Amino acid sequence: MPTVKLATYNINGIRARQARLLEWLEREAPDIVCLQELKANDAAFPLNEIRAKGYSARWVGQVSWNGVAVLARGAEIKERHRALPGDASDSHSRYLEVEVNGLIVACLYLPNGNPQPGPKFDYKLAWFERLIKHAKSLVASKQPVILAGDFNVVPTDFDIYDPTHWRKDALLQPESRECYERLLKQGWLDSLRHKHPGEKIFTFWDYFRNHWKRNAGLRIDHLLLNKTLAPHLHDSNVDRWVRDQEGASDHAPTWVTLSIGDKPKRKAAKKAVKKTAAKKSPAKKAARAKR
DNA sequence: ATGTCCCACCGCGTGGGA
Repeated sequence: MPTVKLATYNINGIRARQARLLEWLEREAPDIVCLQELKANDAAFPLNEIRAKGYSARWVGQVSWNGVAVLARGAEIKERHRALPGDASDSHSRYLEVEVNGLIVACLYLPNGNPQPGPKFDYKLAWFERLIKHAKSLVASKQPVILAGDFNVVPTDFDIYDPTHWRKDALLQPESRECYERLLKQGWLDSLRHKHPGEKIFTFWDYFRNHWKRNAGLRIDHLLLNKTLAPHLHDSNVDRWVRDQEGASDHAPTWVTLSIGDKPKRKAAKKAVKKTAAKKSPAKKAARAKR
Protein backbone atom coordinates (compact mmCIF):
# COMPACT_ATOMS: atom_id res chain seq x y z
CA MET A 1 0.00 0.00 0.00
CA PRO A 2 1.29 3.46 -0.89
CA THR A 3 -0.05 5.16 2.25
CA VAL A 4 -1.33 3.78 5.51
CA LYS A 5 -4.24 5.45 7.26
CA LEU A 6 -4.17 4.86 11.00
CA ALA A 7 -7.00 6.15 13.19
CA THR A 8 -7.73 6.34 16.89
CA TYR A 9 -11.34 6.36 18.02
CA ASN A 10 -12.77 6.42 21.53
CA ILE A 11 -15.94 4.55 20.72
CA ASN A 12 -17.66 4.87 24.11
CA GLY A 13 -19.22 1.41 24.18
CA ILE A 14 -18.59 -0.97 21.30
CA ARG A 15 -21.98 -2.63 21.63
CA ALA A 16 -23.90 0.65 21.62
CA ARG A 17 -21.72 1.86 18.74
CA GLN A 18 -21.28 -1.28 16.62
CA ALA A 19 -23.37 -0.12 13.65
CA ARG A 20 -21.62 3.27 13.65
CA LEU A 21 -18.22 1.63 13.80
CA LEU A 22 -18.94 -0.66 10.85
CA GLU A 23 -20.30 2.25 8.77
CA TRP A 24 -17.21 4.28 9.45
CA LEU A 25 -14.89 1.36 8.58
CA GLU A 26 -16.73 0.92 5.31
CA ARG A 27 -16.69 4.59 4.37
CA GLU A 28 -13.17 5.61 5.42
CA ALA A 29 -11.43 2.23 5.10
CA PRO A 30 -8.67 2.96 7.63
CA ASP A 31 -5.84 0.43 7.48
CA ILE A 32 -5.23 0.34 11.22
CA VAL A 33 -7.63 1.36 13.97
CA CYS A 34 -7.07 1.90 17.69
CA LEU A 35 -10.27 1.75 19.72
CA GLN A 36 -10.78 2.82 23.31
CA GLU A 37 -13.61 2.49 25.82
CA LEU A 38 -15.02 -0.78 24.54
CA LYS A 39 -17.00 -1.03 27.81
CA ALA A 40 -17.40 -4.75 27.24
CA ASN A 41 -15.75 -7.95 28.32
CA ASP A 42 -13.67 -10.06 25.93
CA ALA A 43 -16.53 -12.36 24.96
CA ALA A 44 -18.74 -9.44 23.87
CA PHE A 45 -16.28 -8.18 21.24
CA PRO A 46 -18.02 -8.32 17.81
CA LEU A 47 -15.20 -10.16 16.05
CA ASN A 48 -17.30 -11.75 13.31
CA GLU A 49 -18.83 -8.45 12.20
CA ILE A 50 -15.43 -6.77 12.15
CA ARG A 51 -13.88 -9.69 10.27
CA ALA A 52 -16.67 -9.45 7.72
CA LYS A 53 -15.41 -5.94 6.92
CA GLY A 54 -11.96 -7.36 6.23
CA TYR A 55 -10.22 -6.63 9.53
CA SER A 56 -8.26 -8.75 11.93
CA ALA A 57 -8.44 -7.70 15.56
CA ARG A 58 -6.81 -7.89 18.98
CA TRP A 59 -8.51 -6.58 22.06
CA VAL A 60 -8.33 -6.37 25.82
CA GLY A 61 -11.80 -6.14 27.25
CA GLN A 62 -13.18 -5.40 30.70
CA VAL A 63 -16.68 -5.45 32.18
CA SER A 64 -18.33 -2.01 32.09
CA TRP A 65 -15.26 0.16 31.80
CA ASN A 66 -12.19 0.80 29.67
CA GLY A 67 -11.18 -1.79 27.08
CA VAL A 68 -8.94 -1.22 24.04
CA ALA A 69 -8.58 -2.86 20.65
CA VAL A 70 -6.51 -2.70 17.46
CA LEU A 71 -7.94 -3.57 14.05
CA ALA A 72 -5.91 -4.10 10.88
CA ARG A 73 -7.33 -4.35 7.39
CA GLY A 74 -6.02 -7.40 5.57
CA ALA A 75 -2.97 -7.70 7.81
CA GLU A 76 -1.75 -9.83 10.66
CA ILE A 77 -1.53 -8.32 14.14
CA LYS A 78 1.32 -9.46 16.36
CA GLU A 79 0.81 -8.77 20.03
CA ARG A 80 3.64 -7.18 22.06
CA HIS A 81 1.97 -6.08 25.33
CA ARG A 82 -1.55 -6.53 26.70
CA ALA A 83 -0.92 -4.04 29.52
CA LEU A 84 1.29 -1.05 30.18
CA PRO A 85 4.44 -2.39 31.85
CA GLY A 86 5.39 -1.17 35.31
CA ASP A 87 2.57 -2.19 37.63
CA ALA A 88 1.33 -5.77 37.71
CA SER A 89 -1.43 -4.79 40.15
CA ASP A 90 -3.08 -2.41 37.64
CA SER A 91 -6.26 -4.22 36.58
CA HIS A 92 -7.61 -1.63 34.08
CA SER A 93 -7.65 -2.59 30.39
CA ARG A 94 -6.03 0.54 29.01
CA TYR A 95 -3.08 -0.48 26.88
CA LEU A 96 -2.46 -2.75 23.92
CA GLU A 97 0.79 -2.72 22.00
CA VAL A 98 1.04 -4.59 18.72
CA GLU A 99 3.01 -4.80 15.51
CA VAL A 100 1.45 -4.63 12.05
CA ASN A 101 3.69 -5.01 8.99
CA GLY A 102 6.69 -3.80 10.97
CA LEU A 103 4.88 -0.79 12.43
CA ILE A 104 4.65 -0.77 16.23
CA VAL A 105 1.28 0.52 17.38
CA ALA A 106 0.56 1.40 21.00
CA CYS A 107 -3.16 1.87 21.60
CA LEU A 108 -3.81 3.61 24.90
CA TYR A 109 -6.61 4.94 27.05
CA LEU A 110 -5.09 7.18 29.66
CA PRO A 111 -7.11 7.55 32.89
CA ASN A 112 -9.49 10.50 32.99
CA GLY A 113 -8.42 11.50 36.49
CA ASN A 114 -11.56 13.26 37.71
CA PRO A 115 -12.40 14.32 40.30
CA GLN A 116 -9.21 16.17 41.03
CA PRO A 117 -7.51 16.14 43.46
CA GLY A 118 -8.02 12.60 44.71
CA PRO A 119 -7.05 8.97 44.19
CA LYS A 120 -8.27 8.95 40.57
CA PHE A 121 -6.02 11.87 39.71
CA ASP A 122 -3.11 10.18 41.49
CA TYR A 123 -3.79 7.07 39.42
CA LYS A 124 -3.79 9.17 36.25
CA LEU A 125 -0.40 10.71 37.01
CA ALA A 126 1.09 7.36 38.06
CA TRP A 127 -0.17 5.80 34.83
CA PHE A 128 1.32 8.71 32.87
CA GLU A 129 4.70 8.20 34.56
CA ARG A 130 4.65 4.54 33.57
CA LEU A 131 3.78 5.53 30.00
CA ILE A 132 6.65 8.03 29.87
CA LYS A 133 9.03 5.39 31.13
CA HIS A 134 7.87 2.79 28.63
CA ALA A 135 7.73 5.29 25.75
CA LYS A 136 11.40 6.10 26.29
CA SER A 137 12.26 2.62 25.06
CA LEU A 138 10.13 3.17 21.93
CA VAL A 139 10.96 6.69 20.84
CA ALA A 140 14.48 5.88 19.73
CA SER A 141 13.55 2.59 18.09
CA LYS A 142 14.75 2.04 14.55
CA GLN A 143 11.32 0.57 13.93
CA PRO A 144 8.50 3.02 13.24
CA VAL A 145 6.34 3.52 16.34
CA ILE A 146 3.05 5.32 16.91
CA LEU A 147 1.37 6.07 20.24
CA ALA A 148 -2.32 6.54 19.52
CA GLY A 149 -5.27 6.98 21.79
CA ASP A 150 -7.32 9.00 24.19
CA PHE A 151 -4.70 10.72 26.35
CA ASN A 152 -7.28 12.65 28.40
CA VAL A 153 -5.02 15.69 28.27
CA VAL A 154 -5.76 19.07 26.69
CA PRO A 155 -2.15 20.03 25.92
CA THR A 156 -2.64 23.83 26.00
CA ASP A 157 -5.44 26.37 26.39
CA PHE A 158 -5.45 26.63 22.60
CA ASP A 159 -6.65 23.01 22.45
CA ILE A 160 -10.06 23.78 23.96
CA TYR A 161 -12.94 26.06 22.92
CA ASP A 162 -12.77 27.93 26.23
CA PRO A 163 -10.80 26.83 29.29
CA THR A 164 -12.83 28.96 31.74
CA HIS A 165 -15.20 26.26 32.96
CA TRP A 166 -12.58 23.52 32.79
CA ARG A 167 -9.89 24.98 35.03
CA LYS A 168 -10.47 22.43 37.77
CA ASP A 169 -10.83 19.51 35.39
CA ALA A 170 -8.14 16.81 35.44
CA LEU A 171 -7.70 17.19 31.65
CA LEU A 172 -6.29 20.71 32.03
CA GLN A 173 -4.25 20.41 35.20
CA PRO A 174 -0.64 21.67 35.02
CA GLU A 175 0.50 18.22 36.26
CA SER A 176 -1.30 16.48 33.38
CA ARG A 177 0.09 18.92 30.85
CA GLU A 178 3.58 18.68 32.26
CA CYS A 179 3.50 14.91 31.77
CA TYR A 180 2.34 15.31 28.18
CA GLU A 181 5.08 17.86 27.51
CA ARG A 182 7.69 15.61 29.06
CA LEU A 183 6.51 12.76 26.85
CA LEU A 184 6.75 14.92 23.70
CA LYS A 185 10.22 16.11 24.71
CA GLN A 186 11.49 12.55 24.37
CA GLY A 187 11.16 13.23 20.65
CA TRP A 188 7.57 12.34 19.76
CA LEU A 189 5.76 14.30 17.05
CA ASP A 190 2.20 15.44 17.80
CA SER A 191 0.78 14.72 14.33
CA LEU A 192 -2.47 16.65 14.44
CA ARG A 193 -0.90 19.80 15.87
CA HIS A 194 2.05 19.52 13.50
CA LYS A 195 -0.26 19.43 10.48
CA HIS A 196 -2.56 22.15 11.81
CA PRO A 197 -0.48 24.75 13.62
CA GLY A 198 -2.57 27.70 14.66
CA GLU A 199 -5.88 25.96 14.03
CA LYS A 200 -8.51 25.23 16.67
CA ILE A 201 -9.03 21.54 16.05
CA PHE A 202 -10.98 19.23 18.34
CA THR A 203 -11.48 15.49 18.75
CA PHE A 204 -14.03 15.38 21.59
CA TRP A 205 -17.27 17.22 22.31
CA ASP A 206 -19.08 16.10 25.45
CA TYR A 207 -22.80 15.37 25.45
CA PHE A 208 -23.61 18.33 27.66
CA ARG A 209 -24.92 21.77 26.82
CA ASN A 210 -25.12 21.29 23.08
CA HIS A 211 -21.34 21.26 22.82
CA TRP A 212 -21.20 19.51 19.45
CA LYS A 213 -23.61 21.90 17.75
CA ARG A 214 -21.61 24.81 19.15
CA ASN A 215 -18.29 23.20 18.20
CA ALA A 216 -17.26 23.55 21.85
CA GLY A 217 -14.67 20.80 21.80
CA LEU A 218 -11.39 19.60 23.22
CA ARG A 219 -8.32 18.07 21.61
CA ILE A 220 -7.52 15.02 23.73
CA ASP A 221 -7.04 12.19 21.20
CA HIS A 222 -3.45 12.19 20.02
CA LEU A 223 -1.25 10.39 17.49
CA LEU A 224 2.45 10.60 18.38
CA LEU A 225 5.16 9.45 15.98
CA ASN A 226 8.66 8.40 16.92
CA LYS A 227 11.74 9.71 15.11
CA THR A 228 11.77 6.89 12.61
CA LEU A 229 8.14 7.37 11.65
CA ALA A 230 7.85 11.17 11.79
CA PRO A 231 9.42 11.82 8.34
CA HIS A 232 6.71 9.64 6.80
CA LEU A 233 3.78 11.70 8.12
CA HIS A 234 1.64 12.73 5.18
CA ASP A 235 -1.56 14.12 6.67
CA SER A 236 -3.62 14.19 9.86
CA ASN A 237 -7.21 15.13 10.58
CA VAL A 238 -10.52 14.33 12.28
CA ASP A 239 -13.49 12.49 10.76
CA ARG A 240 -15.95 15.03 12.09
CA TRP A 241 -18.91 13.60 10.18
CA VAL A 242 -18.90 10.62 12.54
CA ARG A 243 -19.57 12.90 15.53
CA ASP A 244 -22.53 14.42 13.72
CA GLN A 245 -24.41 11.13 13.41
CA GLU A 246 -27.33 10.20 15.58
CA GLY A 247 -26.17 8.10 18.49
CA ALA A 248 -22.53 9.11 18.01
CA SER A 249 -19.70 8.66 20.49
CA ASP A 250 -18.60 11.88 22.16
CA HIS A 251 -15.25 11.46 20.36
CA ALA A 252 -14.59 11.54 16.61
CA PRO A 253 -12.05 9.30 14.83
CA THR A 254 -8.71 11.07 14.56
CA TRP A 255 -6.19 9.87 12.01
CA VAL A 256 -2.86 10.11 10.26
CA THR A 257 -1.81 8.99 6.82
CA LEU A 258 1.71 7.65 6.61
CA SER A 259 3.77 7.12 3.48
CA ILE A 260 5.34 3.80 4.23
CA GLY A 261 6.76 1.31 1.78
CA ASP A 262 7.06 3.30 -1.45
CA LYS A 263 9.76 5.76 -0.41
CA PRO A 264 7.94 8.87 -1.67
CA LYS A 265 10.35 11.16 0.18
CA ARG A 266 13.26 10.06 -1.97
CA LYS A 267 11.32 10.51 -5.20
CA ALA A 268 10.21 13.95 -4.08
CA ALA A 269 13.76 14.87 -3.19
CA LYS A 270 15.05 13.77 -6.63
CA LYS A 271 12.37 15.81 -8.37
CA ALA A 272 13.26 18.86 -6.31
CA VAL A 273 16.92 18.48 -7.22
CA LYS A 274 16.04 18.26 -10.95
CA LYS A 275 13.90 21.39 -10.76
CA THR A 276 16.62 23.36 -9.04
CA ALA A 277 19.16 22.17 -11.59
CA ALA A 278 16.89 23.23 -14.45
CA LYS A 279 16.45 26.69 -13.02
CA LYS A 280 20.16 27.26 -12.81
CA SER A 281 21.01 25.61 -16.13
CA PRO A 282 23.46 27.63 -18.28
CA ALA A 283 20.90 27.98 -21.10
CA LYS A 284 18.38 29.63 -18.85
CA LYS A 285 21.06 31.82 -17.34
CA ALA A 286 22.05 33.00 -20.79
CA ALA A 287 18.43 33.68 -21.70
CA ARG A 288 18.03 35.75 -18.60
CA ALA A 289 21.21 37.68 -19.34
CA LYS A 290 19.91 38.60 -22.84
CA ARG A 291 16.88 40.38 -21.40
C1' DA B 1 -24.63 22.20 40.68
C1' DT B 2 -25.77 21.17 36.25
C1' DG B 3 -26.03 19.06 31.66
C1' DT B 4 -26.10 13.59 28.63
C1' DC B 5 -24.98 9.15 27.52
C1' DC B 6 -23.39 4.21 28.48
C1' DC B 7 -23.03 0.58 31.59
C1' DA B 8 -24.29 -3.00 35.47
C1' DC B 9 -27.46 -4.63 38.41
C1' DC B 10 -31.16 -5.53 38.63
C1' DG B 11 -35.69 -6.40 37.64
C1' DC B 12 -37.44 -1.23 33.85
C1' DG B 13 -35.23 2.55 37.83
C1' DT B 14 -31.03 3.94 39.93
C1' DG B 15 -26.04 5.00 40.63
C1' DG B 16 -21.18 5.17 38.90
C1' DG B 17 -18.10 6.91 35.41
C1' DA B 18 -16.92 10.17 31.94
